[in-house]
Amino acid sequence: MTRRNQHLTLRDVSEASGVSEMTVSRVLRNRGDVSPKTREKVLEAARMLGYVPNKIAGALASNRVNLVAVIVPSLSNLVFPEMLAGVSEVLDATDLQPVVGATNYDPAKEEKTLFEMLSWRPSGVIIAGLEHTDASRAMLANCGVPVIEVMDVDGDPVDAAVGISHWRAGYQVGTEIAARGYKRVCVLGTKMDGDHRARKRIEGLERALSESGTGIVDQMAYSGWSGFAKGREMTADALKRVSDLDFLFYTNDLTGAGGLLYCLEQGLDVGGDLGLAGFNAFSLLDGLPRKLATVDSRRREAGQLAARIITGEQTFETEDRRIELVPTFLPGETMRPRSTDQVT
Amino acid sequence: MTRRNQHLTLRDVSEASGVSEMTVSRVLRNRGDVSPKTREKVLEAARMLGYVPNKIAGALASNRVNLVAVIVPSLSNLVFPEMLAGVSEVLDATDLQPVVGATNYDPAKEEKTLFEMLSWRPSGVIIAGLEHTDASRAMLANCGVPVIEVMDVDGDPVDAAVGISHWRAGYQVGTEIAARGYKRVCVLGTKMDGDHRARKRIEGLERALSESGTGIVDQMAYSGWSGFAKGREMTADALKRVSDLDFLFYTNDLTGAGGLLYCLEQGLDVGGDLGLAGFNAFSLLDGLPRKLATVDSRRREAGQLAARIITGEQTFETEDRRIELVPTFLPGETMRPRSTDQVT
DNA sequence: ATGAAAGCGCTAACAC
DNA sequence: GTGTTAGCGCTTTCAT
Repeated sequence: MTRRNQHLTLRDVSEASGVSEMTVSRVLRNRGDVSPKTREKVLEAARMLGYVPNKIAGALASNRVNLVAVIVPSLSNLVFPEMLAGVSEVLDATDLQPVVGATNYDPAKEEKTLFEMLSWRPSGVIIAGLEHTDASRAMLANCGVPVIEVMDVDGDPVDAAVGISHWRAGYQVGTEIAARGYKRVCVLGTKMDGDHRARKRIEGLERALSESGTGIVDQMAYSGWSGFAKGREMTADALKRVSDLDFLFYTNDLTGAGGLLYCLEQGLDVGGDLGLAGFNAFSLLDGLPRKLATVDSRRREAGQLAARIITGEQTFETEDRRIELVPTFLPGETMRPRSTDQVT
Repeated sequence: MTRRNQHLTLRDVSEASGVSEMTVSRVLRNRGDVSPKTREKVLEAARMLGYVPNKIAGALASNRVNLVAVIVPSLSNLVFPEMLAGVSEVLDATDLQPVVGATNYDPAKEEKTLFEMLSWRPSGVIIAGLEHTDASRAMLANCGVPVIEVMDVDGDPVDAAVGISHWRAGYQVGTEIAARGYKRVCVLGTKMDGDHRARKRIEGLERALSESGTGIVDQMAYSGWSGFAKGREMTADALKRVSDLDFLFYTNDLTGAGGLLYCLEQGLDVGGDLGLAGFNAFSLLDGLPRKLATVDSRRREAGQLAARIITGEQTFETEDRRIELVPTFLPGETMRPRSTDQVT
């Protein structure tokens, strides 16, 4: 019981191999010149003992941390794991490691998580969205490492931003709806203060519709979990409450899919008199009875680019450190053809 | 330019507040008695300066790290975020923080991730599954903190395990299938060496069926992404390749849902002559045209309990540090009633 | 190619 | 209630 804790230290490896701590350190980090012989001895000793280096001490001494903080509202909404997959893909080729924190769409929790993560002095921060508390923005501005706000570019980034414009994505959907002659549009979203991206989509949609002389006829927001069931409920309610609706826009593919299933069961003319569209283009939904109109929000690419900014592979030439990705509108089979495409 | 890096230190706060570093440290950690006056001064100074403590130094000095390593195969398969949600729920009430790593179902990557995470000296490890490389097991056995293997109990845990028995879950489904008079069962899974839980479910199913005098007639495994489309394809193939199938077991609800949609479109007698079942009970799928038979794998509870073992709220009385959760079989509407329930 | 000494920013332990 | 001292396990720097 002479040891303060149960972990092995460099010193143990040093003693076991008969090589100085310093040289052991060099071997274990592949730094500096070490003779193959010494190298072998050290590696053997480390392996035998089961030595696991103490990154805490290493980080303190070297002032270098190979962690990248990634902060997202939720892991249960697939868009975030998908963005994360993009981040991992890129970081896997480096010695950087993502560390994920979830905020439950709560700005206060975001602030806390951010503080917590920054106190580990990560080499970069990737954070979803552009809306943060003042304190969070201050921390991000002063943390001294690259900060990439992802999945949205509608606003002023603290440092850099990568993602689509949800406002413009909504606007585009609105344009497509109008171009196809739909007049009475209902928006079905989930009630979630923290979901700024959904709000921006709706605002863009509204603008496009009003520019084309129509507007949003009704809007419903339900709280709780997004899923098929919620989509069904909302759809049934909407169709009952408002007469003559001819288009339903769901802020999310999952509720959209539920609505689609409901409308098909009701025998409604989906893709004809009644149009439907969701958002996000979840590939797991490929294979619905009818392909739902949607928009690919390019979250994986956003994650990749954010990671590349941190690794330095991606740079900016201008003052404006934003990369706006272009969302792809996918009409699927739930909207009638554009009027100009129609045969007369 | 006298400072080595751009971060503020305790010393800066100490100087700004005219209080010793030690007392500043006490205030910032709420430890020991500090007069309200001093306390206020320190907090004010820290806030003004925007001080973010350096946990690296703190952890090194105190030999305490408030991180819990959570290692999962993937974040894109919803079962893992759901388990994680259970972990977070419990840890949120403490000062512990989950740190998530994904392995892509690759034992070598798992080993690497584990090594990386252990080198940060976390206060506990939660890791999915009981199958690991020898080196991983050795690291887990020697890391000196609680190790909880979650979402499976079919095997020998290094330290503790929480989850359902996938073998028994499969066995139960098999029993239900047999009890309902289905005779020609096909299993549709995804080809994934690392998915031991799916394998165990199939083995349990097979046993139950063979005990009831039948067996698995055919088995298909497709690689790639689980989703509706995959379920459709596999289902179409299976029904074409093998004649007289009367039951399809999907190792996963998503492919199951795709299969369900396909079968309904084909006008097959789903829930009657043709039975279907998935696995996991994803609530986002509530609202399919017909409720798919499935099994709740209780991953959220597994996460909660694992976290409670680490916090010390959950303890064991016996030698066997395993908690076996009981999966709930949900017959849904895609299996005919048990023969004994049938009206004659 | 290898080693010795200093110190990273904080906290434990002890003094006052 | 507050301050002082030593040192956590590594890496940096400089010497050899």
